[in-house]
Amino acid sequence: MSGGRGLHDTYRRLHAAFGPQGWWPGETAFEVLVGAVLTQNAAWSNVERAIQGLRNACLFAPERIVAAEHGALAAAIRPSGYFNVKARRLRAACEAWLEHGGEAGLARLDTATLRARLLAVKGLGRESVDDVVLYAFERPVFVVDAYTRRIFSRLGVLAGDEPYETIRARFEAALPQDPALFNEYHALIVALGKDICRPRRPRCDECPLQAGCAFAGGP
DNA sequence: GCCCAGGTGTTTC
DNA sequence: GAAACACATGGG
Repeated sequence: MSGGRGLHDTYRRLHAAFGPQGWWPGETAFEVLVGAVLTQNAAWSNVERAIQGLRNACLFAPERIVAAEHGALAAAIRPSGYFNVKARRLRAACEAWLEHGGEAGLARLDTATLRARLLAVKGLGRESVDDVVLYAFERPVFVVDAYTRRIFSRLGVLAGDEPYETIRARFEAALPQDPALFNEYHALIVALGKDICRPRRPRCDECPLQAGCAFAGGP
C-alpha cells in the first residue's frame, strides 16, 4: 500500500483521537445549502452570524431569498464576507432549489444527476455541491477541501495540487461507500486542520497522525 | 498590522 | 487546463 498506512486507517486514527463530529452543524437540508455557500472561504463563526442575519430579516427560506432585494440579502449575510458575491450565489442556489422541486424533488435524482444539477448553478462549485450532496442528501461522496489538500500533502499521500475530482476519486476508491463514514471523515479533517495542522504553525506534537508527516520534524 | 478561514467565477495565456 | 485575480468580514 503506497503512502504509508492507507486512507481508511487514517480515518480510524482521527476518529479515535477526536471522536464523532456530528456534522453538518445545521438542521435541515436547506440550511446545509445556505451554509455551503456562506462558508466559502469564511470562518464558520461568521457563517453562524450570517445565518442569524437571514433569520432576523425573515429571509431564511428559498422563496424569501428569491424574492428579496439584493441589498437586503447582502446586508443580512454581511458577516460571512464577500456579501455581494454570496448574495447572488444564494439567490441562484435558491432559484435552482425551487426549480428542481426543493428537497423532495432533488432527493429523487440519482447521485450523479444531483451533482450535475447543482454544479450547473453559478456559485456552487465542487466542494459546495458535495457538501450538499453528502450532508443534505446523504450520498456517499467524499468532500475535498483546502484542509484535505494540506493535511494529506504533508503526510506525503497527495501532491496537493491535483484536480478536485482526482482526489475525490482516490478517497472514494479507498473507502467503503458509506455516507456516515464520508460525513465523519470530512468533519474530522476539518477538526485536525483547524486546531492542529495549521498553514504556518503546525502543532505536530499534538497531531495523532504525526508519523509520516513532512512537518513532524518542525518548520 | 498580518495571517487565516470548511471557495468560486472570470480573465488570460 | 492552469495561473492570477477579485471578492470582504471577524478572530487570533
